[in-house]
Amino acid sequence: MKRITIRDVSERAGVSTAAVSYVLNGREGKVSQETASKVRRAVEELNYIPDFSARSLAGTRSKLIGVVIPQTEDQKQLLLQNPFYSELVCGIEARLRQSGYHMILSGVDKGEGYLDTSMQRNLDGAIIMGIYQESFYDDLKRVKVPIVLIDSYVNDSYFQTVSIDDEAGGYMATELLVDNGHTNIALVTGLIRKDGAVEKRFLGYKRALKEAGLFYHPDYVFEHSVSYEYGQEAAAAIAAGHPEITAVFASSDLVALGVLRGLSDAGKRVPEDVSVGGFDDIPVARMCNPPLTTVRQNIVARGAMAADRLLKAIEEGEESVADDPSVARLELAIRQTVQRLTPN
Amino acid sequence: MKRITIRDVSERAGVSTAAVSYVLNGREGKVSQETASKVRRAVEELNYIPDFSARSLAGTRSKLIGVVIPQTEDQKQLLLQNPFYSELVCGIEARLRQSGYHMILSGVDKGEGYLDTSMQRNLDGAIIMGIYQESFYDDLKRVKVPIVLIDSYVNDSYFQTVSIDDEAGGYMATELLVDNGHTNIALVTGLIRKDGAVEKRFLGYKRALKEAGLFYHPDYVFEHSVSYEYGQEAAAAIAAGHPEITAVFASSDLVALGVLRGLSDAGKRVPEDVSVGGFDDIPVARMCNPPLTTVRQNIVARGAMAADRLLKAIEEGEESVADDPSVARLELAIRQTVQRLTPN
DNA sequence: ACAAATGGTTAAAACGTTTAACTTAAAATA
DNA sequence: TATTTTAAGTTAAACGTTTTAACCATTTGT
Repeated sequence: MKRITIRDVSERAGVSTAAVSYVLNGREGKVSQETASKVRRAVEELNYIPDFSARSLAGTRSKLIGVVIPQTEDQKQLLLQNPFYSELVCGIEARLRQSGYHMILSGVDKGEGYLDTSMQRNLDGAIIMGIYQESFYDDLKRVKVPIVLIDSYVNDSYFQTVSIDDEAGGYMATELLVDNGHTNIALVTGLIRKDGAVEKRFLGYKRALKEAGLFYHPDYVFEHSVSYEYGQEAAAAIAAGHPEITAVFASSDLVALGVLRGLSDAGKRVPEDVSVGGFDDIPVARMCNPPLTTVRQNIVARGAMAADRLLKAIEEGEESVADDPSVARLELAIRQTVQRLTPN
Repeated sequence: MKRITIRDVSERAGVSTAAVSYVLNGREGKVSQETASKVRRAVEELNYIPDFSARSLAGTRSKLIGVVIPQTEDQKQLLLQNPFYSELVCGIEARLRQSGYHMILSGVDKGEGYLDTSMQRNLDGAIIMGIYQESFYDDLKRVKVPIVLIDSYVNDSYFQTVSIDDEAGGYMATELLVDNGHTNIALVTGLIRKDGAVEKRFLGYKRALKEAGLFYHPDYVFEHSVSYEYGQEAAAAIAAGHPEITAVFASSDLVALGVLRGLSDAGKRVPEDVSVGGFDDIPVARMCNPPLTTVRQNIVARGAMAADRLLKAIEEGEESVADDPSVARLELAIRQTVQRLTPN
């Protein structure tokens, strides 16, 4: 069966294709009420569906958004396994769909290849998460397209960001542990990059310690990668080498889960022997055993915010959106892995 | 800066655009070695990137694949929160990217809207998971495009499927429990749909019981929805109403996690008091506490298989692919939630 | 009464590809 | 040598939109 085109519609309605195009794109004032309704009727009757390739080619919006998330080093697979990213994607997709956009979800080899995609597909914009290659961002600016960054700190006002107050979050978590009487508090965290989210959480941790009049022990911070495995490893090291440590702040829930396992393997009970705090509040946090006390960021909402910002920039122009980054709220999700320190 | 087009390339190479197109698309024989290399040089020098919209419009492949996953009833959000789906998507994306395709990931309101997307974007194919609306599939057949189904049982050979032997999986899990001496084994499961994956697992459960000479108690099957919450609920009911039950087979890991929590809340220990077996082996299965014994399906690999089948159908024609569905292997992942029944 | 402005409509030129049909020259066949 | 086949390229039409510029009626302002 042949495709129904705008020409078919125009013939049926007895007008030109230009007129049809105008009403389809809501160019008010260009056509009369009467022709508008004739056209709408014809569209309805023929069940006309516009071809976005043609639209895009003709120089208007493609209504396609690129969404980039990191991928595993080895397998080149999307890091969707990390619930943090899947939640973000959920929030983004829902909002984009609602506005008639589609999302091309794709991993990139540290930046390589994304630009090609952007040009090939005439992307209207992009949401990019967790890429740290500086050079990538230089390239990115050349394609004149709005871009929103999530968790990819780059000091360049060209890009919009939707962030959270990571410093405050790190502070909140640590403060909770301090308030529960803990004084020897470890930090288990991914690589601390200059200006990165992880660094800010680390800064919040240090500030909470300082304000409580506690010493900051550099050897209480275990820094390597954000993964379950590393949490497990670090916990083993803590149990073996630092019996005085009674609390752990893991700067991401995934790591916290590993810590839970590592402690348990070392014969430590949580929270009786060691308290553990996490960060993110991914869905598993409430499903694991015991349920994880953590700093909640509404990840889905954050994705939606990113999409909103991007759409606004696309549809109303870059200048329309506020210069200040959107900052999502944080709160503590108190569950069962933090306990008051009982002197024994 | 203006876009580099095929015309620019042709001028630089001193040939026609047709010639360029031929070498770009590997039309061997249409063009000599010499011109081919002239063209390739020009492409290189100008850093030419083809416009896929134009390609698509000109009637060739769009190199775009639709990937459809279910969404939450209320929020209209992708069900990516379910790790089962995110894993599949990882497998699919990696393979598609590798072959130069892109993926439009999208949720649909029980089928509504997908067809429009397919036409608007000239999708080359689709991978569809977990949609049960019969009517949806009728519509789907009208768009003449290869489609691979995952976990959406529809008895129609028009569609290709990549499945697992759910019956055998159900059998394996139950058999394990039986072999460990359990005789009162509950099944906690999502809605049992005719010909669905869940029904097959249920059938496997019954067969294992029967072959072991055990009674099948209809009131030992708890059937409602595949969610953490339901697992919790069912476990509470089991603990309260059926103290004789010493083992639970949950037909999905997400449910199993809920069961773990429900049992623990009811004061039952796992595996000392009750053994629990799951299905899927999502990543959390090994992270939870205690680590879940479950039936492993390599979800990522299954996604990749689906992508492979689809690409083959697209590039070599429908008839090229085998009629029989691909069936992925299953195996037991023995961890710590199943224990030999100790008579007390 | 005439020029100017306005509102509605349209024809036709893009947009960047692919490809069917055609040309030409060289090679193969008779 | 005269003809047919093959190889290598080219031309130009198509694909389905948007949009510019032109056109025609009216209405408005002098």
